[in-house]
Amino acid sequence: MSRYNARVTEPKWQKAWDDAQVFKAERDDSLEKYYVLEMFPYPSGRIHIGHVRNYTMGDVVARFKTARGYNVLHPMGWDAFGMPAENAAMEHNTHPGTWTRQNIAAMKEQMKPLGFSLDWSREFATCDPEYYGKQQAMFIDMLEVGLIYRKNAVVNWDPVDMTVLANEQVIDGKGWRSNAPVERKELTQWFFKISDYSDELLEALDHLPNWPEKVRTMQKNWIGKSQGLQFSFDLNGAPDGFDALEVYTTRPDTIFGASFAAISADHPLAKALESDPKVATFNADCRRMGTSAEAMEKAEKIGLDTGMTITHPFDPDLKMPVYIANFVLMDYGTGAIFGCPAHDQRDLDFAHKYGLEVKTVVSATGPDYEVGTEAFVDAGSIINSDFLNGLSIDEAKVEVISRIEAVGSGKGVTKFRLRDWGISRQRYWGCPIPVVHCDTCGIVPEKKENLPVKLPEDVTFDRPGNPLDRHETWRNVDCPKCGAAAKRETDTMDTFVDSSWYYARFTSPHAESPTDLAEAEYWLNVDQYIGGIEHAILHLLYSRFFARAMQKTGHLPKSAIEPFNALFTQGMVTHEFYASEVNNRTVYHHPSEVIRTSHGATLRSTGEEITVGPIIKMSKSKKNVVDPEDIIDQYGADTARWFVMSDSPPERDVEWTSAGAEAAWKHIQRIWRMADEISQSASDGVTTPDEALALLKATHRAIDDVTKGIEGFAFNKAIAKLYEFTNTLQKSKAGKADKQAAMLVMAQLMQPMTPHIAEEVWALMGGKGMVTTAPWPTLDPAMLIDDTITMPIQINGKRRSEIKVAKDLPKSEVEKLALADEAVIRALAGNAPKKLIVVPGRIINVVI
RNA sequence: GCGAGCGUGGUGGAAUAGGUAGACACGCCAGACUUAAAAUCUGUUGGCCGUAUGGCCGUGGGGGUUCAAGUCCCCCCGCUCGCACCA
Repeated sequence: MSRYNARVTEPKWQKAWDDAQVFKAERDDSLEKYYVLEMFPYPSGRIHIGHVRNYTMGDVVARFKTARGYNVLHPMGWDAFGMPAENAAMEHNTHPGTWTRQNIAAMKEQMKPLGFSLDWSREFATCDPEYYGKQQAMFIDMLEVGLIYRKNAVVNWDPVDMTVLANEQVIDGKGWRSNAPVERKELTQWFFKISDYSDELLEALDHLPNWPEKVRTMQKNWIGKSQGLQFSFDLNGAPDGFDALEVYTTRPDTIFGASFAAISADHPLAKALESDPKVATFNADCRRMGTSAEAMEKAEKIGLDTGMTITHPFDPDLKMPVYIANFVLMDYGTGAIFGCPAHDQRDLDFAHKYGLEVKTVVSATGPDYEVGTEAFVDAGSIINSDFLNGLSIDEAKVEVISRIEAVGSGKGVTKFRLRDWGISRQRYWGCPIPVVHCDTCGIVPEKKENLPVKLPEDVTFDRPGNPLDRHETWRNVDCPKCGAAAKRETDTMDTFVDSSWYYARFTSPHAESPTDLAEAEYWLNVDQYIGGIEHAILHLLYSRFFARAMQKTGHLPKSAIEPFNALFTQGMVTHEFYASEVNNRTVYHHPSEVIRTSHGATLRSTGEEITVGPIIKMSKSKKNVVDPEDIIDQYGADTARWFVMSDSPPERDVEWTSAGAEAAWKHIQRIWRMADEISQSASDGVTTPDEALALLKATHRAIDDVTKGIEGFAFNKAIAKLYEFTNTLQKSKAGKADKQAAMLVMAQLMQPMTPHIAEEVWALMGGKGMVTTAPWPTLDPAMLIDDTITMPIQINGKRRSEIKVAKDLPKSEVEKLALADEAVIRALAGNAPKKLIVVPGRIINVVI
């Protein structure tokens, strides 16, 4: 008996697939297409097991859809711009491009042995001038239609990376990469007008049923639509030019509960008062407070009474103080609010601190209700509010808005939390923004025939900041319009721009224009997108915006309005970690240095007891990383693929264990042994028609189960069913030909998960051609139906017995058989049952 | 604080539409083969009582609906993730 040798077999089949170009996708209007895409990797240098899981999922889908007759597009590329390349350049005195291209080559070498059904002819990296040049062309088009603009803005400045960050890239007040506290700085920046699409991006979420609810909710919250009233109070005692204070509220119904107004320290009015040193100091303090979550949570609500007052719009005698307050944000609404302490917790805290009136105006329990230490924010009816008394919150909102609109001091408005997307980055390793600054013509887009505006190669990273700024020959150019001396824009684009349209470029990766509309029309949208949940907002929202922006500029057909029809977010691969204390410092150990015992772990080299840490995401710092290359060397790609797909549901985290990997490997070996035994067995073995039929039925049940499992993204269940089928086949006493037929189906069903062993088994069993190109086995539904079924009998809801009955035995006959059952007779003890329930084909319940 | 999700044996996890809880796998235990080990194969494996036929308990906890609840309803507890001074 021969042993299965993955090291020989796997490269053999990979070469066979390559030679036959079976994964090359070509447009064919007579065929239905299927576009499956995994989030493309950043070329960090090595692939990790999380990549393996991600791409295996995509590969299973791609291979399955191919077998089902679809024309499948399954491409791969590289998200190749970004900070780490510059950091590496500084550290190792190399060029970001060199570093990146080496990494791409290395990672591709690691990916190839996994046997993914990728069309490598479509591969590109976002740092290819061919790609980013097309991006620059679209930038110019979008600039022309007003989707891009420049403005002076207070930006999130990362002092370590020395660049601007989008709001989305600030996490807990820190840079998402550097983890350094973000500073506020005023700069002129390029923006995409994503806010033009706030409403549409929100509404369209409802038409993405195959996106996870969670991701849709996150995007909804991020876009943050709110409806309210924007209106002006008359201001008393304000500096010249400020006779009104405009505020925004979502609770106009609580207008009679107002007792103060508060403005942001960045509000023009607050700035106008800064001649007063007290105000100047206070404002400066507010600005310094920072934006970190911890800082905000701890920060007390503080304010400074300006001495000014506002007049209540419905009660001219009521004057209320105006504060500058640290909890009011300048960039939401108007940067000013009216405070209604009874019905907003922040306002209540503030009012308590400064002794302001708390007037309850909404009550769920009658007109005498008074708010205590907690603001009342639930439904109720209006009290203490003149003409609003007795109305519901919603009725009162409508009433107040219409009265304010009638006097012309404000109007009902919709606001969004979503801000425009700032894309300027003061970095070298990104897509250059293709414009020129000319003293006479202003901002001039580069001529399209001059694209791409290539990054210069001769740059150094010995100083912080952007090397493009100091690159004289690159920077100094002639104005494309008037020809006078001018300067190139040195900002590059946020790398999220690169990843916002790569999916579209894959449909025509070498086209002269950014996209080929006919190709895009055929291949788009992506039918199945697979990636990590960490991109739930940024990447996925930007891509959705970009699809609309590209359509507006004629780069996408109308049908491709949403990039991704279905989204699947896969869980992480985790691993326990191992640690020990050396001189009061924690030292981590790689799994390969550790021997795992039943209760703990010891160090392989010294036998020293070490601590087993909890199961966490694999990370270099904790050394709990399993390198896919090691796994492939040891067991082969099929084992790695089979393991990452088994046991855990794909959306959940999966824990890598060596025992699990071993089990996967054993199964591959077992399949090979079985195939080998079948092929060498005597063809005239003993069999009966019953045995043959039973195996055939098991085969069709496996076809049904595995098909449903893959279609429903329940790969773990598909694999469990394949184990079951394997057990059945092994025990079967059917003849050689029957077993061969079953084993051929086994190869077909395993092919999406473990294509190499599947090819080998297919060939050994005499399958025609390659199993990779064979159609999916056809299900005969008749084979799923059994003539006799086993029905459990419950007595008072507890399973006590079972009977075998013909599938379509009438209910009355089933009842008779049930009552004749030994256990039932014993339980009844001669009495008649209170009730007898027969659910045809399912269960019998005898109630005593 | 708001939003979403989750909680099932020693472990990962199954369980269409309320109908046999624990599929499948790991681990453990026992047996076969072997001089021995590895590999492989076979069997057992939720807990408790019992020699056994069998019985009782059991899906985070408590209550409810139902002939029947992991699944539906109400209350509570715990964990994970996301958002968070957004007026």
